Amino acid sequence: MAGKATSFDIAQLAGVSQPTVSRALRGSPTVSEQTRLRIEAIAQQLNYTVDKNASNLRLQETRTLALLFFEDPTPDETGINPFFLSMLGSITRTCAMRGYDLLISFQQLSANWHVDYEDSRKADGIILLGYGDYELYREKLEKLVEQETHFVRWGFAQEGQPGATIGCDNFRGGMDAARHLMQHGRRRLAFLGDASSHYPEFQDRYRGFCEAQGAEGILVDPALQFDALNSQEAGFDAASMLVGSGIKFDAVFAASDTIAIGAMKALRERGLDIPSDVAIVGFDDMPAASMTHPPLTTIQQDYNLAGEVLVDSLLKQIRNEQVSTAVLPAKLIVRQSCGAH
Amino acid sequence: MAGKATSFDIAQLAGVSQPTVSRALRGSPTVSEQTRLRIEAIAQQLNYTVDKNASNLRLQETRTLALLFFEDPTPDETGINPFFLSMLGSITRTCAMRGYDLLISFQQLSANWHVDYEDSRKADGIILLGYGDYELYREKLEKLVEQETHFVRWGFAQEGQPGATIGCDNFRGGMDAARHLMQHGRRRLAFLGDASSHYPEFQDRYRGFCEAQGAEGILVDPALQFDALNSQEAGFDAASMLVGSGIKFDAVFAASDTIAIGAMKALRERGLDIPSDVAIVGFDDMPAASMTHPPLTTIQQDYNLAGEVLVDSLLKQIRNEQVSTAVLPAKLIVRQSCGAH
DNA sequence: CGGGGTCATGAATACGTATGAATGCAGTCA
DNA sequence: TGACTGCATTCATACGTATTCATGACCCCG
Repeated sequence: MAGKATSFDIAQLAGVSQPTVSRALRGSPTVSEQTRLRIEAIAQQLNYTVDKNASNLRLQETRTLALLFFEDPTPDETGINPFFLSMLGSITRTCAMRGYDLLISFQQLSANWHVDYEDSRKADGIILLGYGDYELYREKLEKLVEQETHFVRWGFAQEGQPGATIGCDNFRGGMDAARHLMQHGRRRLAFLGDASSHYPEFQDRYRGFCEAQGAEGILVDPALQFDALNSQEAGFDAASMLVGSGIKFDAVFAASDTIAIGAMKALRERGLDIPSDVAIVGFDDMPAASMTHPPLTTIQQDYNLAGEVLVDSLLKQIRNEQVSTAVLPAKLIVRQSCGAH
Repeated sequence: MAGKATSFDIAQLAGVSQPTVSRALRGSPTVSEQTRLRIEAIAQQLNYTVDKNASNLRLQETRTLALLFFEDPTPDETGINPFFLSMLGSITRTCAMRGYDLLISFQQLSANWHVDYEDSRKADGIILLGYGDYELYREKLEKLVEQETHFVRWGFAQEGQPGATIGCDNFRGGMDAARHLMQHGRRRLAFLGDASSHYPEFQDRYRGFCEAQGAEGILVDPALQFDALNSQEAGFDAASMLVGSGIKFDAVFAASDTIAIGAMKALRERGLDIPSDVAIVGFDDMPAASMTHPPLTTIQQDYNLAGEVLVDSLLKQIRNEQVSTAVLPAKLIVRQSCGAH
């Protein structure tokens, strides 16, 4: 047999028409038990599988979701942010459980991704993943809404944003970090992380961090905030500047574990002990966090839950059910870098 | 306009026939400049994109690759092996650069994945990723070859295997690990890692490890090998048994970084210092390896290169070029856990 | 014995695109 | 003028599946 078997080939061998084959294999009750079994046997023997393209074309659905990954603003060539990578794993698994395929694609924020996926019927819906300045792609999101494309976004959730967004409670996470440090007697808390627009999540973490201190009557010193993009190098540099500035501090809250890891290295190289001289708390709970020395206290984003919620919200939308923006809890994971033990 | 725009809609607006639209948008030289521009303008205005299903059906190609992920034999629910996750990142990026989409799917080794992807024309070729006993799926690979499905596999490369396999030089990696330890005066080298069939790669690493010792006149003591699946817990347990057995040893070669990390924890809890009492070398160079304390000396598998080679071999195959099994170099990364510094 | 009903199947068609073959049209040259 | 050329476009069709509608066989009952 040249090429792949089609439903016509089966029909011919079974002595029936092609529609009967289609019906039989989809389990239509209008086809008799007897012929169904015969057709199924032949199909199996020919290694027949439904041609997805033809089927999708006919049915106008793909049972596929697209995951669009935005390149990190960090000009870091070593790969994808580990946190998102973990999330990707969980999304993949959830899709598998729900019977959907997952199409993955790597995108520049600036590219034309917003017209490409659902329109071209490669997927029934889109998941958007990645850091990035929201204003840079607000227009594209609005276009997606206008086109009635199904999509969910992971990230900073804000009132009035187009479409559904799932994010973690960055504000509360920031509060928890600051509170925890204060509970253990720290008073001069530094923040390492970009507070400008590259990472809206980071801003939110910083706001929570400040709020918690304010509640304790501490006036946050802006000189204790140092910009850092999301990389170990940036964390290292920011911590170096912090030490170099001569400002007094006894704790560091890093906007991500990646930054925290870089910062720990810098602090240690300057002869500071963690946690006795400086307590440190990160954010994300990426796999490497428990491997650092000392193990990193951090705010956990539950990527397994996040992946599930993203996929399920999207599927709801596809079924035309109402979907709302959701904020997932962030959880303090106490290890040793904060000096709590 | 109800629903998405089709080439017929454009044709009508432009006052031409549908085939002309198709040709114009594909850049056929038989369409006059003037009409092409007109058609392009209308297409843009309507947000038109080619329906991939229809197009694929017609062209019989998808410009999509499928990545099949095998569930790790480890009953570890926390997710996908970090090394493969890194590889996934690199494959995603390479596909993007080559203009292909990537379809990801999570599979049980035992499932019917071998008839599903290329046959159903969801993809032009398949990448197989994951540990696993080769014999468990040899039949399926043979079937793939028989069906003339394009595929590449990551893993242990062996003569006479069906299809193309890309792997890293596990044997040499094992040799290098043993040599390095011996060069620093260690003589009683233990191996932690399953030497049975779950991970053929591990076996190969163990063989190289033994070979190198043999070359130095050391007779390898089988009592120094302890089984461990690929998880931190297994590494912890194996190292505990090693210490508990009372056998003398001054170094550990772990079959993976994950195992090494678990083992380091166990060794330290038993009061052994790394590296002064026990030197340790891992395998993979996963992102967490440089974060451990002390930083883990390991054998690096270059996942960026690996992803590229996998994708490119597959694309070659799709273009009907000959593809051969390839072995990528493994590189010793010296940090501090081996006592070399 | 014929009308009505049930059941299994076949015929016709649509999904949207891409391409070989056919057509029409203008211009060229003998 | 008429055959020929080259070009731009249209016609017809195929890719493989799934569904609506039509058909025919069979049975039941009056």
